Amino acid sequence: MFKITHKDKHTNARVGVLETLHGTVETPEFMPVGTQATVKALSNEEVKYCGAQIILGNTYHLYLRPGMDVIKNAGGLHKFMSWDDPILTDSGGFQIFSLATLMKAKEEGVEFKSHVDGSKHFLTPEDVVRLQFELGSDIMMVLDECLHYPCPKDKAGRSLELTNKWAVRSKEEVARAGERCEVKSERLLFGIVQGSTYPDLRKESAEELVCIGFDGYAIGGLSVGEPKDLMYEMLENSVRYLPVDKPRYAMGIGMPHDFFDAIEMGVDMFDCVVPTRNGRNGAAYTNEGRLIIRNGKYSRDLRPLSESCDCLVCKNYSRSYIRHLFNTEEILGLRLTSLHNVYFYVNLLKRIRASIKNGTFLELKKEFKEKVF
RNA sequence: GGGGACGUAGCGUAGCUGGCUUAACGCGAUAGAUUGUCGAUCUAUAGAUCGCGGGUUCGAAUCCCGUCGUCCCCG
Repeated sequence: MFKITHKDKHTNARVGVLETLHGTVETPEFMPVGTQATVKALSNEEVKYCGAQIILGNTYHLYLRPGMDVIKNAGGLHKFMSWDDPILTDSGGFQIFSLATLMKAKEEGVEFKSHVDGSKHFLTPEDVVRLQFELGSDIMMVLDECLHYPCPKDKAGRSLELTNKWAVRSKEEVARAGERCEVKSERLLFGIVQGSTYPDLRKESAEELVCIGFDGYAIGGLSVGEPKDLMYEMLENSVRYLPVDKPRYAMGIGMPHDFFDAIEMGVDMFDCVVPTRNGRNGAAYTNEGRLIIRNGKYSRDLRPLSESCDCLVCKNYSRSYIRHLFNTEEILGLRLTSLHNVYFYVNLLKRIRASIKNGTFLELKKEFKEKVF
């Protein structure tokens, strides 16, 4: 189900192919975030135009709205949103601990109040797996507890114990679902490494997850406010204990230059809200660095967002025009920057894959090190 | 011709029974933040000789006189 096709000679970077029910994904890949069954501001046709092979959905959000009955009625998430390619669904762990009002995280599961209407809910790790089965997810994530930074070690340790117990139960639930013949076994389940900012906890987390055995391993609890070097240190202290023949997924990462360091460590998958969220706020990511289109200096700039970009936005629209759209709060403005950013991100990963294949990964990395994002 | 109201940053306003105002607020502008979502939010900066002139006073956006402008009412 995951096959490594190319390895970089000088680093741990690799190119692989991940098989899912809805098709294959060549890695390393960036997965646009489509929390509420939409990559914000973009149509599926546009997301595909960008070259995205797989997108994210979010169990927490979709469970609350529109609700599982609506999605089941449509025949699953793929049919509901008209996306035929792979979908990875986040478990909602991160959202329950950040968006919702957390009531109680106990052994059995997690009690929380909806951020939408304040209603009370209780979900077990088994529930979350079942919900993802109902969504028809290609890659499911286990329910985890995502901690804030900074977090005292004893608390992080206790949390990790809980997350690992939940991981075991999540896997068992997948097995039960398979026995019920509800679905084919091709649905993948990823475990999530936690452990806050403590190397030994990260090691313990990774090793226990490997012991349980998952189709892939995510590294969670990063980019939650910790310093950048600490983020990389924890990423490295997680990845090194993971099996080389399984996909690794750095959750929530990142900025364009983050990919190089992570891929160098052997990370295969990424998701991040930056291209879409910051796109909606007027930041364009380009080969030349970051450009904030609202800046006055672009008011008469007839160049595209990036002169080295061949996306349809850069082929057809000027900075001057897009800035005008932002200043007048026209919806097209944030659509164009979102489209450009997703195109840039997805194609950056495509370039990285090509560079690993032809042995120029470190050269490409060096080139990007000098850019300012 | 007579009477009244009002003139304070680009816009809209507060302050106006004198000192606590080195003139405040909202919008806008300018710049920054944003990492398993946020058309959100937050932060910072610039911008006003308080229509103009004179007077009273230790001290005036604030009181008085004149003047210009805008709006309303009566003839």
